[in-house]
Amino acid sequence: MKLKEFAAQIGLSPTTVSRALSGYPEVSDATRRRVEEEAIRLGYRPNINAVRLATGRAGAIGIVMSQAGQHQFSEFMIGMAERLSKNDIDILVTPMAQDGSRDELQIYRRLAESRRVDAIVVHSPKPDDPRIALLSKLKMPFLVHGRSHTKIAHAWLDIDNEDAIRRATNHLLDLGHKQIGMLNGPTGLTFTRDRASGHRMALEQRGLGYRDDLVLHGEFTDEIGFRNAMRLLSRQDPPTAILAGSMMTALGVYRAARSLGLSVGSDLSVVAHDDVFPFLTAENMAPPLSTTRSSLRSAGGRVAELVMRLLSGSDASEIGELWPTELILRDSSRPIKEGGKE
Amino acid sequence: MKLKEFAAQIGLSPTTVSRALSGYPEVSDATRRRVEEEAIRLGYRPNINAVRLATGRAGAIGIVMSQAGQHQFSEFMIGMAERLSKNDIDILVTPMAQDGSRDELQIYRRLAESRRVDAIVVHSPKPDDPRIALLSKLKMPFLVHGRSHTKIAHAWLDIDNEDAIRRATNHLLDLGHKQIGMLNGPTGLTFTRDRASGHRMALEQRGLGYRDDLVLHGEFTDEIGFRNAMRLLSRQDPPTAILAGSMMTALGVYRAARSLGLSVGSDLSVVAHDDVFPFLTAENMAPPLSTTRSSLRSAGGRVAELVMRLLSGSDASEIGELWPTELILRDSSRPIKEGGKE
DNA sequence: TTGAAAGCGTTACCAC
DNA sequence: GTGGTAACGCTTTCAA
Repeated sequence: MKLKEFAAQIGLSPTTVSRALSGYPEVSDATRRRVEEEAIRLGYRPNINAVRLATGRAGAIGIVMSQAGQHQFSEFMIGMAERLSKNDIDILVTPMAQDGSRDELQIYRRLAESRRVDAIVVHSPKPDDPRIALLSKLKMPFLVHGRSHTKIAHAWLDIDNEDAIRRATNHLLDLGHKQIGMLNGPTGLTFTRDRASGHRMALEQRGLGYRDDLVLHGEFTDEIGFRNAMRLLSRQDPPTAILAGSMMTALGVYRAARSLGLSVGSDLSVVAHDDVFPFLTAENMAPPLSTTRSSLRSAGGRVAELVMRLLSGSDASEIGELWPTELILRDSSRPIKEGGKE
Repeated sequence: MKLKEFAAQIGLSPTTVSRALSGYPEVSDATRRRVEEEAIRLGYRPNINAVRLATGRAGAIGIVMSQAGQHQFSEFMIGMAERLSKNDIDILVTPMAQDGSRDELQIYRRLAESRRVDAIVVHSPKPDDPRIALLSKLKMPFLVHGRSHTKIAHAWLDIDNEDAIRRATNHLLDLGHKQIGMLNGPTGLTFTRDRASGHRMALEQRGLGYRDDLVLHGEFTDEIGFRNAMRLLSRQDPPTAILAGSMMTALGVYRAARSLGLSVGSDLSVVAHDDVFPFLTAENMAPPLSTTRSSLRSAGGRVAELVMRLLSGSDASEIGELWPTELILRDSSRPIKEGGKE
């Protein structure tokens, strides 16, 4: 059923019907109610493509899905999708086949130029991210999940990585650990830098130095977590505690500890960052894992809200939120053993 | 830049340009080449919403994202997205907040009626799935990832769950295991039924019976895997081998074994189904995990192709593919220990 | 092989 | 508060 037919059937003009259904103020309450009821009764639904053509809005928000961090991705996207569906806005997912950074920019360019989306969510930013420059130049509204340090104003939402790791490090220092290993994210990303910075702050506050040799970098997978933990724990002078960048990393760390005959908790303390996945929970690990926690799903929902705010005219420079994290102590972090190793 | 301007600039009619860019046969090769080059040079791109309005196509395929199995979901979606992006088709993700089955149907109904998608991918089907009846009634093209046993013809792609588990069970029987536990999926789903059936086939072929008390059901999470494995392993007469439904389930099984002081491989054999995730690999587990393997990402890509075939007029009843799985033996499945327990 | 013009189903500007 | 009508930017029939 088309607008014209529907309007004719209920004896109103297409204009009025359109206005009633779109919530314009100039329609009388009685008319609006009647139109809404009749629309349901007669099964009228506006053609979404016609609406989009007429309004010039795409009705969708774009997000580029990278191979790395995909388990995080889906959790974040659920959060976005839940929020956006209330406003009838779609999520358009674009995959990134290769990870050459030139290709990556091309994908963003195409997405922006095709005008299939009203805004784009950028994730895992670098301190001076070329995607931000590009989207800004193309005048495509965007929001950064994370932060960048470019001069270009941009809307963003980030968790306080620096504070999270600072507190986690402090916690381990309080327990008496002096040699703390850290499995950080890939070099070059803002959050990796922020976490390093938080770690450094905590150490220096106690008169200890940041130890380049105890901080390893890599993606947040079980495998890389394992390998890097093995490297740390096979040292002459191994750390007595490890900060793991993610739950997957922590799985690898637990495995490494076991394979070396170390007991997590008593021989090796572990604290990880937990994005809160329904399929893998810190509490269920053996032993239960101490974490810095922040819900990726909630972040996704909030990002969706902020993007909509952006689209309704807010200035990008006015949008920026730093979320605190929780530090949750469980059984994987314990006071250092007296008497050293063996 | 609009079609009209662009056409004027290169001295052709909008009609010809449209045809050239859309690959219609009646345009001369020389003209087409020229139009294509100029489009790139001048940066002309058709307005996607206008195209969609004019053609009546939504240019998107819908998929409903359930909370359960979300780590599988994103892997499957990457596969779809990679394939669809070549044809400029979007994926529209709709979240499912609650999991009441009435709500679920409503979501599919809304998605279908809104005409925002040209087709819908249905996953985790039941033997007689109401979503199939609904979409069929609404005349919305759809493809089932998995299978159903309803009379309604439907396009589908599934992996051979029955054969996979039959072979995995045979493998364990060959190793001398007589008591085999199984952590299957949620009851009521087709694949759960198929896996049970494969398990039964293998057992009965050796004159053994299917043991209801050794087969537990639940979603594929680490936590449920752990709990169910604990239940099995705490029996008076515990199984010497366990079939785990997924990698996450296997994580839970390994954990359960460890917490009971059992060594996976020598004390307890484990075989799991592996959907091939980049962030968690069977080979890296300790010990390396024997698996039945089938790439969820490849399946997503193929589903995308089949959906496009469906949209270009193929009959749903002609589309159906059963994919074999690989059985990969690693170190988690070994001959049963002589001499029984202790 | 190319072009003119009539849709596609809305929205939004102007009148009333 | 309501209605007429010109966009929105493309595709597709029909004619040349």
